Amino acid sequence: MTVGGDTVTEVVRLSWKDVRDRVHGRVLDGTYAPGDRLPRDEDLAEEFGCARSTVQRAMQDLSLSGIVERRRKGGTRVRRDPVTRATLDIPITRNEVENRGAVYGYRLIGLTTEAVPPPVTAKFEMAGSEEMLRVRALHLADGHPFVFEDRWVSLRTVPEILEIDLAAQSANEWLVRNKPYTRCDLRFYAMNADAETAAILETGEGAALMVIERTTWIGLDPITSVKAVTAPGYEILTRS
Amino acid sequence: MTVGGDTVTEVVRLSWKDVRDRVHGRVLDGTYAPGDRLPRDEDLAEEFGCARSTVQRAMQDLSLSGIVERRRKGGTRVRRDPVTRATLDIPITRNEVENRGAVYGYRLIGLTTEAVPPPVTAKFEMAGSEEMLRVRALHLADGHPFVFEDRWVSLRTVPEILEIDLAAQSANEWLVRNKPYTRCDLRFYAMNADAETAAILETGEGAALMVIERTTWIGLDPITSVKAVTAPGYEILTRS
DNA sequence: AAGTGGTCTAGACCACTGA
DNA sequence: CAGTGGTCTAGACCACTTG
Repeated sequence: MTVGGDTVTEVVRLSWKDVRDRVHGRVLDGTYAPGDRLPRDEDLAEEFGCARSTVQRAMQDLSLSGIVERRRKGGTRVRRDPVTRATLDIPITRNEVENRGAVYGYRLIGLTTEAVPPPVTAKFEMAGSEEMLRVRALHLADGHPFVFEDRWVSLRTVPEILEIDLAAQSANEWLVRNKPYTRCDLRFYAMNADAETAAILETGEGAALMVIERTTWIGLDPITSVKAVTAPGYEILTRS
Repeated sequence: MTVGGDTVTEVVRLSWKDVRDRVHGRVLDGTYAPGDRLPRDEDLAEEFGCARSTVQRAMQDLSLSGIVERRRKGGTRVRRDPVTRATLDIPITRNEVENRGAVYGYRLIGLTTEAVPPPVTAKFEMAGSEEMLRVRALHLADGHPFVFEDRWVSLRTVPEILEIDLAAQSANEWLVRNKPYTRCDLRFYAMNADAETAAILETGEGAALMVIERTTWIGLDPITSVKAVTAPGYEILTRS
């Protein structure tokens, strides 16, 4: 170490983010190529002059980001197929409307008990069919249609739903606030508005609409499956 | 501790997942209501009989899941607005096609250098305009149109792109494999096919199509912005 | 200024899983 | 069965942020 000289060798304390970025840099510049096995955490720790747990923290992050894959005994490898990984937040529809500075509105359209049709049993991955509560409702923003939801709620898993006044409170809101889930499948696609949907959303037949389908379970028991058809112009953004 | 008796008090070793689940349970059953402040990590550690770092690991996970919010000095609080948080993987288009068991194909449609129009400068959050490489290309699955991409690549940030044979290798593939980014914005929406897009994707005018827009930067420098229009029937699924 | 979460360390043991 | 990642601990210090 030379103070006032040219090179100053300093004992730098590396944070786990530093380690992550340096390892990531090596993946990007080809030092570690796709499919390659990286050194063991312990060796990296020695190289970087930090504790193994610091390397572990860094590698955990790279693993979560989809950069590397880790296995006990198998070691750490650079993923062969790079992916863009993003996190999506889907809020309660009321909050989504209010966050846009609009006034939230809600209208119950239909409430029936029906046997679940095959397309929905498939989403739940159920063997046979059963009776479920079907809730059809419209969410509004400043009085304009915003999202139309067609929802099935399992009466076996969530019998309490029958005691909720679904004309006053949306099933969306009640379920998200009261029924935790352990599994959630999401599906996004575009569809042309059919006559009925167009009428409900006050748009033209054939308009391109974004659809969000969400199915949740608690353990293996189905909770709800909802097809939310959004009004034209709806966008999904990933959080920064 | 009574072996062979009724109650056996065992010194159980809690894992961070156990701690996470127990705290999560308290959020769900209302012990900790939305907006409430939770006990400090240290107090929870004492209560659960584990190290503070174990509680820290658990809370970090709950924080990532959007269940609680943590701030130094401010403590840990239950989020007021529950969200459904999901992780999306967007693979390279080639892999997406091949993972469906189809044969991947690629066709370069247009390659020009143009001044970036306002809608695209907005996506990049650029002050003025500049010349960029515009690449228009079609990805095919088993010979059928799969995704049409209209892409802008910054010649200032990525001059090497000019040396790549974009008729042989898609910009998608080359960029994902070679140009790391530090920021990625994603946007999804539905649009009706216009005449040109319908022709390219071999579908009818007005068909509902899912659009994926992705813009990436390295630091503050723009890399690329792409509008990927998918063929009818395209879906986005969250990984389990 | 003080309280609380964030990180680092060194060491130990556990739990997968590939050879 | 042996190698590697995963987790836990106890303690220390740091960094942010709020009262």
